[in-house]
Amino acid sequence: MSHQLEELGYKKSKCVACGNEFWSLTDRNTCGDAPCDKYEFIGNPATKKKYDLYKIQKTFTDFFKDNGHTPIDRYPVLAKRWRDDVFLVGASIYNFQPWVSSGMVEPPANPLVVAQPSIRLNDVDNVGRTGRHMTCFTMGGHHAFNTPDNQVYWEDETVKYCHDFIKSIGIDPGEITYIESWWQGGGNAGPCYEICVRGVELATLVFIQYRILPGGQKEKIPLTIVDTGYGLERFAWISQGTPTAYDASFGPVIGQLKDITGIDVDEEILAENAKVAGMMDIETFADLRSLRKQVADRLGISVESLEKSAEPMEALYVIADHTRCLAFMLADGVIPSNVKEGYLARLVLRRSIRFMKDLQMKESLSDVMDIQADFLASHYPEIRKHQEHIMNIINLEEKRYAKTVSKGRNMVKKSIKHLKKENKDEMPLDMLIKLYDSQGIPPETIKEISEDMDFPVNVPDNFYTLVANEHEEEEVEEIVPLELDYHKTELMFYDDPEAVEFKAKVLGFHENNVILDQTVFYPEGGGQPSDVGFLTVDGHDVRVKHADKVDNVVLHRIDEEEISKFTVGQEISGKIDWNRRIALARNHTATHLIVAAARKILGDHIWQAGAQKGVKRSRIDLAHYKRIGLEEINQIETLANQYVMQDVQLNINWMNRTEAEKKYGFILYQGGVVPGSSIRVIEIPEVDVQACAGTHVTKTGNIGLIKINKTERVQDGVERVDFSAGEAAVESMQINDAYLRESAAIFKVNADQLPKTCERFFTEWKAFKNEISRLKDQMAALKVEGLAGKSETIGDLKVLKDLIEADMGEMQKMALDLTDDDGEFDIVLLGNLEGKIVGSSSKEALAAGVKINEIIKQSAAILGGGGGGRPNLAQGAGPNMDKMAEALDAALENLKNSL
RNA sequence: GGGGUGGUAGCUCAGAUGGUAGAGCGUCGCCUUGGCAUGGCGGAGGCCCCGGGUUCAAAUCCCGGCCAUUCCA
Repeated sequence: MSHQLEELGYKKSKCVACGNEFWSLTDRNTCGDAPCDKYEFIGNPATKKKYDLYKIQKTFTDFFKDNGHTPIDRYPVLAKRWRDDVFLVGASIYNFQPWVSSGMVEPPANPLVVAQPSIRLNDVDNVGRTGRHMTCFTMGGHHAFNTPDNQVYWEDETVKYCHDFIKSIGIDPGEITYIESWWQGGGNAGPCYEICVRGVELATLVFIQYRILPGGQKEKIPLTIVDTGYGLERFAWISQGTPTAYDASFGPVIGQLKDITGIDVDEEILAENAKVAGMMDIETFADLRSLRKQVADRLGISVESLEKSAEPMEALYVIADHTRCLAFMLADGVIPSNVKEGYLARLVLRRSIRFMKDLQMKESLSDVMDIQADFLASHYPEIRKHQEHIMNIINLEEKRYAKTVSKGRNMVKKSIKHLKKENKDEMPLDMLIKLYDSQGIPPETIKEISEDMDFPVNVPDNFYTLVANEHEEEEVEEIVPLELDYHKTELMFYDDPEAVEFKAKVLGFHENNVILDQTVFYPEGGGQPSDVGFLTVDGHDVRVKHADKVDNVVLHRIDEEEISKFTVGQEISGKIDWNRRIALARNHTATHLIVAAARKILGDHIWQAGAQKGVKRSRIDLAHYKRIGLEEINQIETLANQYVMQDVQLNINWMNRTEAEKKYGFILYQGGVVPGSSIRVIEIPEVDVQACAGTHVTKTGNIGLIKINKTERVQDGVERVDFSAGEAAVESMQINDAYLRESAAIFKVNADQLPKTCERFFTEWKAFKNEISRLKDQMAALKVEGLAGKSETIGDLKVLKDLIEADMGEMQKMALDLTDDDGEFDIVLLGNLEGKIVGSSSKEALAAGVKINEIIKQSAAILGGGGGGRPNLAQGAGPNMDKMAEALDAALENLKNSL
């Protein structure tokens, strides 16, 4: 690798502990990384000067700025803004993937330096416990992008910068080790150095120069990248020698949390804990127990008393860490939800609340977030700018969580009640899993509740693994990309958006598709359906049913039997269905206007999460943390139509991707991530700007009218707005009008009276319904009187059998009345001429063993139907109504036999 | 994107295995008290989320939709 280390006087050795090769200035046996070396800086800082996190960030950026690097602003932690393969930014290099790293697009500066807040949640359980794991950390990166004709710098310079930087903050270079290693990730790979000081890894220097092919083979790539990652929190830590990295990085927040909670921090415990934790990977409960045991042994205390004092401190750290992570997520536009990055935000948010509960904090999460936001805002003004929005979400989510928890509690109590009823003495595992899976109640909470109810619950250590096993692996289907060897199809609709007819040359065919050298057919893409129309060949019109784009080639789909009409090289003409095209263009431009209006009305956290345009109706999904109200929808609709009325001229330009990003920001990718080094920017001046490949109207006035039809919640945190534009909007309003007119005509009122009239009718309908049921009760009572004399006696039981005129409800009522405690019969058998039969029995009859439900069942069979019920009341029916008398007789007969 | 759970009175919720729609709180009326806290009695209040299906019979079972909620990626 680099000769630079030799020049600086480093010598290469092999670690006696792990066997890795490393470089150092002094003679040593171990590589300098844990566990081969222990943490040596806790209580013993590696620098004279103490750097807090913001100070080290500035020192880092300034150092590289002085060494020819251009500092760039941090990117949003929400990676979705420019790429769709990951949710969150996990390292500074993520900022430049895939467009810059693939060589497609120029970097914003070269070389550059950035301090990038990065989020990694895979070790979320370790946060607070190990002293070093965080959900959110600041990766300092200096990057150089080398092309064959522009070699910026490579290994030698990188190593020198690193060496000089570490030296510049006052760390003795004799303490640095460079461990040789290999880095691989995101489809790329290259050799790397891990830089360690006093047992902690401070930075990684990666030299990306290979692409990993599907078979696992390496291939040299023309663009080689210096990808460095300096853990700035760790620099702060090693310079301060605090017990944990948390104290060094956000000490002021922890200080305030300590004041609020009154928790004392035992620095000795924390220091020992961090030292031991530094030597191990904590991945399972067993690892955690082992950590606790080792720390307790070293301190000479019991594991229980260690846990008792460690857990509250750990909770403090978790809360401070998580709220920091959340602040970035929310400020950068993550909306908590049950899916994707929103789920991650909710996870972090709810974990924070849970740990606050553990500490029995009375404060709300937003109180804590206020502290955090104040701390962050001193360095990140954008946090202040979004503070109100962050608080809105936090308060809402906190309420939601409280509701979920209390619902969950009820479910747990209910489940335990059932178990007790069934005389079970333990909660089965599948119930535990189901409660977590369906209600989100963590097993720890279930244990808590059940212990209150005096019911044992056993939570296995590998609970979450078991849950994961419940969910089957999703099979990812590998789609083999279609490759067509044709020249790029010239897309004529970009230069001439109003073109309808065109001439073109046939280049070839693919299945039942025709490939031309140029076309005005818009191929389906970006949520916009394809154009349809005709290709005219030798005087025949051939219908084009669909147009698709594969890479840069447009496929015109026609009927299979017509393919033979075309020959390669032939000159043909084509024509698109203009009415369809203009309708789609209106819908597409309207989509942009609605997003812009929604941002104005609801706030600039609004972000398009998908869209589908159509001729009659289009829909657009917006990220928003709560349902959009009717009032808000009206405002959005009005504003969007005002944009139409302003008849704004659209500016449409192809721009270099990096330049466009610099000019407009990531808001460009509102409509989704678009590929390519050059992107098409649709600007509606002073209203909206988006990268978009679709067809648009030239002036907003052409849209005519935008009508929002409805909204629905497509998932938590995403609201779908369904709308129509142009003629379809008029049509939509006409349809709504028709509903109104038809409904009003039924009531014979004017439409404006409709709500009042509906209200009245519904109220009256309910009153009548109640009245009818009251009357039926009365009728049943009256009919009972007429039956009094018709009894006979079987054994000790008084039995009534009669064929009467009454409906099922009345007969039930009558039968019950006649056999209840002050009724005069023991058995009542009633039937009517509609084939319904009812029977009831008194307590005495029940005691005598009468099973009226069996008897009714048999009689109903005679009627050609079925029946049944409870021992005291049963009912049945059948289509053979004329056999009712026979059925009643049979019932009596069966009754006699059963006694 | 794939699953899970839930939707019953104004509110909080009961309603195993299909068979009479319930409780508590709230509300209204009456009674108890000098008045209050309270206590007693009675009443009103339900398209059992919507639409199909199975069945003699559906709050309950099946399918579809809407809404809420949750787990996983």
